[in-house]
Amino acid sequence: MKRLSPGFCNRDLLPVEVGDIIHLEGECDSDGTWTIDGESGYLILYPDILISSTSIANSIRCLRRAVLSEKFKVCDRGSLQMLIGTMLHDIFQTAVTSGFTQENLQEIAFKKVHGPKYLKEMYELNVNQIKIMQEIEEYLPSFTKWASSFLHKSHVCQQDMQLKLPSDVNKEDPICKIEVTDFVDIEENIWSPRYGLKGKIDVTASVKIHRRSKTAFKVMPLELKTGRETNSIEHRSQVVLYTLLSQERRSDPEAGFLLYLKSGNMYPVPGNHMDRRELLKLRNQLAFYFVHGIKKIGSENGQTELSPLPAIITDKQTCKYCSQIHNCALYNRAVEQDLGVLPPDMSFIEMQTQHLKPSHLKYFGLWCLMCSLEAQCKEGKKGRRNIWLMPAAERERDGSCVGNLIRTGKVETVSEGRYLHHFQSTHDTMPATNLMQGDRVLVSGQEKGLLALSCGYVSEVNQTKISCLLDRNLAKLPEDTLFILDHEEGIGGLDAHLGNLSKLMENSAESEKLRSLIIDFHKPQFLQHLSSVLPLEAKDTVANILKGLNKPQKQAMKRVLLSKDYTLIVGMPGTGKTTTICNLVRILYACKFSVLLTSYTHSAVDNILLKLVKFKVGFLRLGRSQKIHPDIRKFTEEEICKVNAITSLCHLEELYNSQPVVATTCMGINHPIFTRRRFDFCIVDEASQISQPVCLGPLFYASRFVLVGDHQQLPPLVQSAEARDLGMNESLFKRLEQNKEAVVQLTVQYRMNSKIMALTNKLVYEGKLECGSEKVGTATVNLPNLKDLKLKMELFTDYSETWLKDVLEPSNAVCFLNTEKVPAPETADKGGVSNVMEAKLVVFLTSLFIKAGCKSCDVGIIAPYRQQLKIISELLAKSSVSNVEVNTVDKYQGRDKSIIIVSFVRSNTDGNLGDLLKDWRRLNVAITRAKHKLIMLGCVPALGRYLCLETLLCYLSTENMIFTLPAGGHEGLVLASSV
DNA sequence: CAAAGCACCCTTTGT
Repeated sequence: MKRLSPGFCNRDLLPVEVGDIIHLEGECDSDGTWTIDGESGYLILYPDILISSTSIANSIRCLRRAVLSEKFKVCDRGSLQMLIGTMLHDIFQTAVTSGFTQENLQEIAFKKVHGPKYLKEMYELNVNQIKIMQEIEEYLPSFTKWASSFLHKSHVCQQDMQLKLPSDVNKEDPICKIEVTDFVDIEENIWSPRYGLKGKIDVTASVKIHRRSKTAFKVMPLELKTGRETNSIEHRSQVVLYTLLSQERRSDPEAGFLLYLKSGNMYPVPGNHMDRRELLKLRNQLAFYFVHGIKKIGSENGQTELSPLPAIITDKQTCKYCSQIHNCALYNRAVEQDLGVLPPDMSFIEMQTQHLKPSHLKYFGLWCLMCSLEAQCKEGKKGRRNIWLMPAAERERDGSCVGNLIRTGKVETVSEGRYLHHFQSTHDTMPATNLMQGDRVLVSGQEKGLLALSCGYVSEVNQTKISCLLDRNLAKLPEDTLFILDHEEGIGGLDAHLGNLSKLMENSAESEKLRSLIIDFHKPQFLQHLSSVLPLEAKDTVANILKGLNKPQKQAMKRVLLSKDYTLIVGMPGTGKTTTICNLVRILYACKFSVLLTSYTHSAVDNILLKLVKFKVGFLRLGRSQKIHPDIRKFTEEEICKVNAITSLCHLEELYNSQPVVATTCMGINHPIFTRRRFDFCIVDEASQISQPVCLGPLFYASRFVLVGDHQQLPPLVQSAEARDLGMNESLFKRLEQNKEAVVQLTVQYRMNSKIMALTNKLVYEGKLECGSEKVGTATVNLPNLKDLKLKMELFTDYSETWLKDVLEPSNAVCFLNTEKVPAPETADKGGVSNVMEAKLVVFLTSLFIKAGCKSCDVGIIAPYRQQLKIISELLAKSSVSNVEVNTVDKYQGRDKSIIIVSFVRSNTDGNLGDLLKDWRRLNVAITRAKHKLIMLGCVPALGRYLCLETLLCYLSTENMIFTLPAGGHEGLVLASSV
């Protein structure tokens, strides 16, 4: 691999820039000159960007469309022809193992059409199974015809074929007959960092090429096509690319075949060097656009802007059927025209975008830019290229991979395309790994050339074994094959963002309404009287539910019922957000409204559902089973389909329409149900933590929405500082909050006692928060053995540590332990920032509270840094304390414990405390998790350098809640902990 | 200077 140096820059051939990474293949002189010409050699630009063969084939007609399809993936919708195509592929591939007789093909076809596999797609297209079967049956005779001419020595009666292989000597006779002797693989998945390509080969076959002079054997790719028999450049190109991909696994096949399933005709496609090179040049152009989607303007720390895409083509015929036409026009209008790039034909741009106002285009452009910045930032941190660039041992150390595995036991076929595999380490025990149940994994062979054999999900990990549900059956590989499992974190992960943004710009009633509310801030409308929405028969039920609620909660319910557009519910800490949402759903359900219930995380969705279950509100839960709470799984589509053996379209439709309440995550909205169902209300929980484009997703499917959150708690996480500065971490909740009439605040809280509550009231909520009852306000920690403990401590030590008494005292609900004099400095290593002394103190206090009679599950430890959590967990394990939850601030949001110990970690003299502690919202979350006792540890003068912490410390000091630990005071702890 | 979450992916066909 070479880094391009100045001077090597031929813009006619390839759009490269200084600094771009290339891979060269071919002849190299002693003076370092590479020869790449019509005979040999390739140049691959950014070989670590793997581009699919279909993308490249698609870019032949229009490069711009191929780039757009990559950005706006979700915008490409399916069609009936596509579904038939996929099914015919599947049928052919199944016949490969069971035979091509008409009877067998009929049987396979019937099973596929009436099986569960394609039901969702049929639902989406709203076609019936009988029609699909008819279409498919037309093809089957050609399957048999193909088999009889090309399989098993039947080539004798076959017509001659012309095939000239690149390696053939000049005068070799191109006339030949082809015999397929064996099927090596189907849907073989290949990633090639050598050519920068990826793809799946329909059929990999062993082929005998019979010629008059001699017979040749080759393993070749076979590409199936169900459409019109065009033998077009697009089709042939795909085959040529597969001949390149094949080289990752075996020697150059030199050619492949195009098989048209409608006629049974098969055409040879040689992989000539010039064709390959032309296609790789096309690939390089795509790679260039993928890498250079944005560029810095001005000098060093200048701003970034979006780059123009490949030019708009002038061939109207091609545009007529383009699935990206909307995004093509939109991007030109919103982005390129500002850069001075004008289209060849203004009228089509006009037509596609005339419904959009300048404000809409501006919003679209800005969010595209922010998403690109964030994608680039993420890509730089952990691209999937590490899988082939980083040695396995190094990845293993990070915990993102497990190597040296061999397959054990049998491969179980769970359903079509899902195979359960078990792996064992060749070492005695499984190495430590971050891989968890439900994680997406990529399986490769340890040997070079076996990259990306299959992918799937982890179904179980323990000390000795790891089990995965994979998309391919690996039993065919030799038994001693060594495997590596890599955590597949996905690339960028901003597909949903861009898809939703594009949808927001569509010319539809739903999109127009959302644009006016969200972009143009149109005032949300409300009805005047409840009687107009409340059906008579629901009145009693609703009144009953309302009876159990506090005032602001009742207020919230009314607001939602009266809303015509949206409502924002501010759920301050401990105010019963989940209960409120649960009651809201009950009320809407009673009023016969349909509800789409969503949140960012699976666990938040399930928390509400777990409450809802008790009230006999029926719902359908969508999403991957493994990520869903075990008690909720029986309400998932997957489970219901399995239990009821649903294999017909009308039963599936019935299921999809069976419940007025549908629950899923914001990202789960690509489910086929949303192509046809609409809802009266959409509720989004955790809304203040979701970025705008993602939050938008579910809103398209409902006529009104309710966002629940609290923007005083953590905002959406944005890694790119530039994107953050442009406003990417502003949630939709925050954006809409300026419309005060839509906001209701839940101010009555049931979590914290009054002293803990006072803290956040002072810091954040301006005294709005109040305790739900006298009991809540005066509650203290329950330490039944405290007296005993105190006595023992006085016996064994001189118990001069008065601060210890103070900290243990239940009535001191809030304590800040100042480590200034101890001292307790921070340390930083590659794992992150930590503070060992603070960790020791935390563990000491924890065990003391447990000795005083507190249950370990009632204690929670919070730190902003993972490294600190690691050290604390290790120390806890050593002192055999278990069941104490140790977690980051971010993970504790939405939860509580009786006692919370916060370790602030940062303690230095150079003034830099990092970004994490700067955010007052993170601080707010940290100090509002404790019900009865909040203990904070940190160095007062160091922390005081940040404004939000200074404000906190100032207040604590006036309330006499700061206890300065004596110098070397920690030494006594060893003694004390032996008590 | 490091916080967390979600996501199936590559294909299928039409000029």
